[in-house]
Amino acid sequence: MANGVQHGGTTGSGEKSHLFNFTGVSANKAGMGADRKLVADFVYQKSKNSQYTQHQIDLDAKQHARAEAIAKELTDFEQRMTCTERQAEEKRAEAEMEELEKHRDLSRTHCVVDMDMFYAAVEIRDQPELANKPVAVGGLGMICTANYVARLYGVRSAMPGFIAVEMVKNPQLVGSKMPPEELIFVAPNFAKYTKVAMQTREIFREYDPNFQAYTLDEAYLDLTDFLGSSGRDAEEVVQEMRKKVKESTGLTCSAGIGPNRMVAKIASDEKKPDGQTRIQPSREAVLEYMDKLPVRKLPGCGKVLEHQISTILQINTCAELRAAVCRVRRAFASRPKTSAFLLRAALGFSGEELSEEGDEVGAVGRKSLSCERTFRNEFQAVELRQRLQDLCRSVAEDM
DNA sequence: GCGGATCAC
DNA sequence: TATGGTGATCCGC
Repeated sequence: MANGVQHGGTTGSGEKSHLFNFTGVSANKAGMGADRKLVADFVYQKSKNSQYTQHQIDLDAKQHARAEAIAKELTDFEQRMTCTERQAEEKRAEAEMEELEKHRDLSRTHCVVDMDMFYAAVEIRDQPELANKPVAVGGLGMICTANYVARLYGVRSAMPGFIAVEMVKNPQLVGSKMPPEELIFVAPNFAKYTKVAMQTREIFREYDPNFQAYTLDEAYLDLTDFLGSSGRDAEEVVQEMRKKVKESTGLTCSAGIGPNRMVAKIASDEKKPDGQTRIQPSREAVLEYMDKLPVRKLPGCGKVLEHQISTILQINTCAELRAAVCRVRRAFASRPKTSAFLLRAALGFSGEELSEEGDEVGAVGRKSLSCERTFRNEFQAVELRQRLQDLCRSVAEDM
């Protein structure tokens, strides 16, 4: 898969890891951290015989074949194109970008606040003796959050816990300079995290009564009105808000400030933990910021789309995306939503600029409600029927 | 219109 | 021994 191709190193046995990319890196400032390639290979070696990984490999092969097919189609098409056709397409692409540009709105100030390693931070706040130890919230099956110490060993969210245990026990295997340790697991306590989230939301409400809580640890604020009526500076206001969050909960958070939600969201990740980044509300500042970003940073561009963009178009950054608008439209001609999303994003638009008032995500309301559990292979009919009943009851209660 | 795939947290 | 749960959207069929 894309990540395997780009990041996967060779292993002792000569096999390449194809699937995992537990990178993320800001925790490695002191040079103590694990090597991302070694981590990817370690995880792959530990899990390559599991059903989960075998399934991923299947998906991977299909996905890869599809990308190759699209790439070939595009190449063929471009070879058949006449000069006139090419020029006509260039014109249409240019017109589309100009049309988009008309909707650029730099008048609003959005802010995305993201709690730092939220679940782990809450647990360590309540058990300070864990502060300097590698801590993971979750279990042997799956890790929800790891603290920064654990991250130096290569431990990440969404990593199987039993593999994380081994990495912390044998840091040298993943290139980490940390001493061998025992990974400490804390079971998640969602009721507690919900309470803490309520405290943070009380503060967010002071700055935007209509803010949107995306998850327990992430919120979207529109600070425009607050800044307008108070006459204060965005950076200073967000500093204050983060300080209040710290005072109220004892926890740090990071924030991004920008002219739309997408830019603010991406920026919120820049100075993690306990930092904030503002993208100035000018076309130049926004484009300059977007240009340097790998497409993978765009919310909505995951592993698969990144891989397609890179194999079909040989494009990795938003600058390249913006420079190749015409080819992007051609490559994704059969997927107009994807094409539009990519072009908008490359220009630094969120998408909310184009939607009508009241047409926003939160205004629609929930569309589905579900409850699921993963079954163990050993489950028999009786056990499965019991599980089914539990699930049904749970959904009914929620409804 | 449905279900699988993808994506985010 | 062993890879989660919830909700949304897009797209192929």
